[in-house]
Amino acid sequence: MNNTDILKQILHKENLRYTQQRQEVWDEICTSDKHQDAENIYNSLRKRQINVSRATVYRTIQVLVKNNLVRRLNLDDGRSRFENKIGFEHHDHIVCLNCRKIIEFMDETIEKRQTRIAKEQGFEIVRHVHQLFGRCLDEKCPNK
Amino acid sequence: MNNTDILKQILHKENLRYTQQRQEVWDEICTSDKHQDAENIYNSLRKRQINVSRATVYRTIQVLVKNNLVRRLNLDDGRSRFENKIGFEHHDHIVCLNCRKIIEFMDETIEKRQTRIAKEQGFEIVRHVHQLFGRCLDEKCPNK
DNA sequence: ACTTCTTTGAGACTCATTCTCAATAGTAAA
DNA sequence: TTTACTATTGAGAATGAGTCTCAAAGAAGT
Repeated sequence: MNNTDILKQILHKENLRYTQQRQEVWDEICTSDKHQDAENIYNSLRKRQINVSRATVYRTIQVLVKNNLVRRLNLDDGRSRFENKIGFEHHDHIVCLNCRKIIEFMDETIEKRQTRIAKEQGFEIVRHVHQLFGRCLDEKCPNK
Repeated sequence: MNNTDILKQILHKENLRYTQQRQEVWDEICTSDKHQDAENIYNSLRKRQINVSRATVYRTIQVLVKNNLVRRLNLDDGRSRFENKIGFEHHDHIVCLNCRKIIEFMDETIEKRQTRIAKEQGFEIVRHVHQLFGRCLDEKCPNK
């Protein structure tokens, strides 16, 4: 099933209509660089002559997040970023505090341990946030 | 060294004056329930007839966070929460999505693995966020 | 007390996001 | 293939946590 069909399916499930704007927002998130914020998505669409309003971008993202097509990332800088979940394995993030470079990581041992820890405390995990903030050794990083 | 002396020390280090308002904000964070937001702290102080403005609460918290007396928590609900770090071991959080109950956890294995993973990717970790969101089994939880 | 510098409080401002509502556009039935 | 109904959209207003401004009040040294 391709991305358009997935979108149509969840819109149908939510009793929402399939519209050009919703398709365009979803396309932008699927094809653009990862970890874009709403303003970026809005600007990219406008640059491509696509008529869409900020309100529609935000409203569409909400639907996509609710239905697990998109993950919302909160990287402690005051705005949400979004990444396509379809066709990508679960992962968490390492963020450089200097150059904002974002690296993905995934560790099966950590995943299992956090599930067990939560269960021991009487919780069933629905989602988790695991972010490592630090400084990278990238030559282009303004990290002295 | 008691909490007042710690405050005086960091204010001195930062070339800031020791004032009643700063002491009161720090006191409130030390003695109140954990994980209060700024508005809560402000209201608690006002209720106790303590004259302090919202601006001063926010400004004081910034100094406390910068100097590691206080940790800022972002629990994805749009406002920061704060906890006293003095005299408490490092820990992360499990949050109930229904009743907002917050449990602390700490796992040495996870801590070590995340440090190693970051190092392998060329990062030196400065801080991390690890939060497990789920549903608790508490009887009082409105979790059906 | 005088001078200088810092802090405070009130409210204006910011900025991401959400809301409002009139106009527009899907959709299903006729 | 138009009608009738309902959902969606866009523009801009509203929201809300947090920050900034600036005049008045307060500390600290001389």
